[in-house]
Amino acid sequence: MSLGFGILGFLNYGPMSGYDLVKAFESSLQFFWHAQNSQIYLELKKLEKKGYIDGETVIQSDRPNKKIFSITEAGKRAFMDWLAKGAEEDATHFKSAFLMKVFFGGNMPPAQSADMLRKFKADCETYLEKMGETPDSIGKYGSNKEKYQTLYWQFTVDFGYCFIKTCIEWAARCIQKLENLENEMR
Amino acid sequence: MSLGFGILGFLNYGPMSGYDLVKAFESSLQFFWHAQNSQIYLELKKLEKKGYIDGETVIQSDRPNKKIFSITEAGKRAFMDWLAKGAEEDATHFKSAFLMKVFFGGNMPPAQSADMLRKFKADCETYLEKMGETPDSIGKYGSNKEKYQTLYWQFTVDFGYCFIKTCIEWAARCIQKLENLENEMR
DNA sequence: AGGCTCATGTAACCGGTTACATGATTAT
DNA sequence: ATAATCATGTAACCGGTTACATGAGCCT
Repeated sequence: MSLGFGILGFLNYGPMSGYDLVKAFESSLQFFWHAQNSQIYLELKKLEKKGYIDGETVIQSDRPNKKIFSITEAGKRAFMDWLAKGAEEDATHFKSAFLMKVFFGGNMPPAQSADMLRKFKADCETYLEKMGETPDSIGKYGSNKEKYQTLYWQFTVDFGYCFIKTCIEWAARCIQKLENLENEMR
Repeated sequence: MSLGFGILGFLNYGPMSGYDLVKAFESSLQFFWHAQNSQIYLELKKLEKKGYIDGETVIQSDRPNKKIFSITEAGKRAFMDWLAKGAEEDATHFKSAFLMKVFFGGNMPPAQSADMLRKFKADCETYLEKMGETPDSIGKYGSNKEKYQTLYWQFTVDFGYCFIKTCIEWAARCIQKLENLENEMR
């Protein structure tokens, strides 16, 4: 129910529609938690059922009607409890089908697995470039409270940046080793 | 069906039972792909149905009977196709409920989120220590073919090591910033 | 005329988790 | 005795993905 807490987190900043939430996830959490619109709408229903959020339909003439959700007191409590629980045990492990492929890379000739790693490295590099554009969008906010929030947003951006850089350096080392191996074999 | 390919990858090294596979996943892939025994047994059934593996019951007198699975030609083809496809687009993104918590850390006082980050850092450090023991177990193998395989195993271990180190350094920076903030406020 | 943005959803499916169930042998 | 290891599975559930459906208004 992590997605649910993510939604509660956004609604804790202020009321939003499902559509707004989809956008919010896309523009800020997508690096470590990307969510489909279908699932967000489903989760909103669940949260409403639990009494964590309240939905109110807003009739619009020029655009389709929308439903604006607000967090309830119970929702705030649930969200704060989740936050307060801190780092769970599983914070250190993650899933990667790509690393599984690397693990079994010995079934391919070095040239082929080197290509795979080069592709990965290139993907990381384009990702970094795209990232370089966003920091400004987080930018500077007015109040101190908002500045305090952005500190944490910066933390996650920083994490993403370091993570990708580590990936690039690692891939470069692997490629180097495979190239050396190819030269030795010649 | 990544888990399925992982199983095929192991069976490509040689026949194994479901139990053996559970152990194999635990001891080598667990950093980036941990799997429950229940799911491995389910996946084995699916793979058998698809004709990618063959199961043969072995009757044992001293221990419970077991079912030894071997990869078929079709299975080998499917596995090699998956490998050859190389790095998929999603190789760069991963999911982390912990980072989502950090993202919403602005809802807590700095002392509390610093604690969360300290806990995370400590978890990473114990993880690193545990890791320091394993490299030998991958160790040295006889044939050149085996040595070539272990190169890739070493790659994934190296990735894990760098990843955790990056996490520790990142957490330290975040904690530092939060501590500075607390001092300023005093 | 065609495509984009706003806006909300349903249905089928799949991958994975949690919990439970069984039962023999071997080591401490 | 009892704990661990060997060995295989089922059932309920949940979180998430893919694909599909609808429809109005705005921009080019």
